[in-house]
Amino acid sequence: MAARYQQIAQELREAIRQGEYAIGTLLPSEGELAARYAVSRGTVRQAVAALEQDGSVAARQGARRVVLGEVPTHSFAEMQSFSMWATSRGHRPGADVLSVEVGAARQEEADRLRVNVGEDVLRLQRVRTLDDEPVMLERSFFPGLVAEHILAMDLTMGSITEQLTALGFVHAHGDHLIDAVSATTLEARLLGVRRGSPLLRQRWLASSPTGQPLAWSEDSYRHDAVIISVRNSMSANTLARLSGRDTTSGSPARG
Amino acid sequence: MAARYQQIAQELREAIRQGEYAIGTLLPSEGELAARYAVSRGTVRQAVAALEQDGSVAARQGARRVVLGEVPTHSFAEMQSFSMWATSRGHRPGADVLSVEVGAARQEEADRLRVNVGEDVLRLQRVRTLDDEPVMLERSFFPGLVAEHILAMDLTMGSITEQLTALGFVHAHGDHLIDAVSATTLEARLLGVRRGSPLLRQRWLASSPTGQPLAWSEDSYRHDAVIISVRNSMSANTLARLSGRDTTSGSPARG
DNA sequence: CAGTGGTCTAGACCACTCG
DNA sequence: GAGTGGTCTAGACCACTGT
Repeated sequence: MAARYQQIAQELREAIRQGEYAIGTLLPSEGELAARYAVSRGTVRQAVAALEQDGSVAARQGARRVVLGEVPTHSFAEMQSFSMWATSRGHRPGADVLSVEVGAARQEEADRLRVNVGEDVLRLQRVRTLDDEPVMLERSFFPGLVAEHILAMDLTMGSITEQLTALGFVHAHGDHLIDAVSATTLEARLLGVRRGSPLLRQRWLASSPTGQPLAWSEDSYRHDAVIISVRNSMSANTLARLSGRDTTSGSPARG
Repeated sequence: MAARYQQIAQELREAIRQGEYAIGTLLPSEGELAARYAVSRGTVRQAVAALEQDGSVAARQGARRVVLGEVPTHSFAEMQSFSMWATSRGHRPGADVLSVEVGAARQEEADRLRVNVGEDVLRLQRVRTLDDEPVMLERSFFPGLVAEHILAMDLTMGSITEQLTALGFVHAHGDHLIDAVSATTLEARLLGVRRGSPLLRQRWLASSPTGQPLAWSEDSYRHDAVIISVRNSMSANTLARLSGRDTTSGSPARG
């Protein structure tokens, strides 16, 4: 089913996990791997490129690749969906709907979702829970394109992202802005924390394979509920540090 | 100097920035680009792969690539160094040294920096300023390997990262843990905010091309000073959401 | 210096999108 | 069905690492 290079990449990941290639040791050369798997060197390079992307091996021209270590695998879908994330970690996700409405897009919503001002957008506010404990306040905005489908869903459980995917609206890209904010009186009450308590805010735009925005959301987490992990490297950096004053009300990369 | 595919990638980025390829439109096919630049299709694929990595174009099998938009370019070095970041944004970076000491590694430090308990580590605490205004509190830890070099530096200005690089200690990988915390009384005083005020905390490990840890740092930013931006996609995800209680005192991916 | 990864070529076939 | 991107091959040369 999967491509040969993906199979090889998976076998190498497994071998690292099993300790067959210990941390700090060298991977076999491309030539050796090509012979072992009976593929061309190009295919081997595709496989090891995937591991470099993961961050589990490092390459330097002229020297064999170094095994950096096993990397906790998080699927893209898990990052986009609170429900899938919670479930995969053994928790029971839930949602209390605070409000849901369809209305005319305001300027900022239009910018984010790349629709025209005045077109229909769906606004949804929910308190998200883990094992019935409130941990996150979610303010989501959807373009008219997907609004009717969402209105037909049970919003108190299950993943909107997952259900949209089943309908053919695949989430392929994500842009995230992460900062810290103070809980307002309302937010504090909904999350069961004190007013002014720190919240980790993650504002993100999800888009389809063609770049069409599918959802914009502002998620404010209780500071003790979540930590965000990011890996980067010289050859693959998608991480940036923005000035607070410049961009607090600005747009994300593709907003 | 640079590889041909990198030159082509740069020209394509420039063309997108100039609006030659508008957002939402299609990129020329690989064949057309190969003819235009007089290179093989393989080289074109390396070039457009770089743009996909940036997140500025999206690929789907069977259809031409879609232009997603111009992406703000942040070098890896800019992410690793407060000084370089500040300078590139037109601000004047500074540092007040609170303490600097060499001591025997405790368990947690040893785990992070991959040294043995009891070996020398360098501990450094600084208040980082932007145009003389305090914005970040930094607690850094360095392995003995680089300690003597750092002790010889002027720690009130300039970039440790940059100076280490000049000495051959290249920062090639980064692991970041991002969360929100409350300012303690001390932190509040040093940063000029109220006690309990939200801080955006970024804990990160930098390692060399061979995976050798070079620095571990806990950086706590005034919440109004910084926003972190991350992009990910189905094909390239380095972003994860961790449970707060599980990992508050835990290690990063390769810690 | 030998070994290894980085780049590039030319050609082939398959899987998918779209009119 | 034509066009396009995804995969794979076989071979070549260069740049760099390590001894």
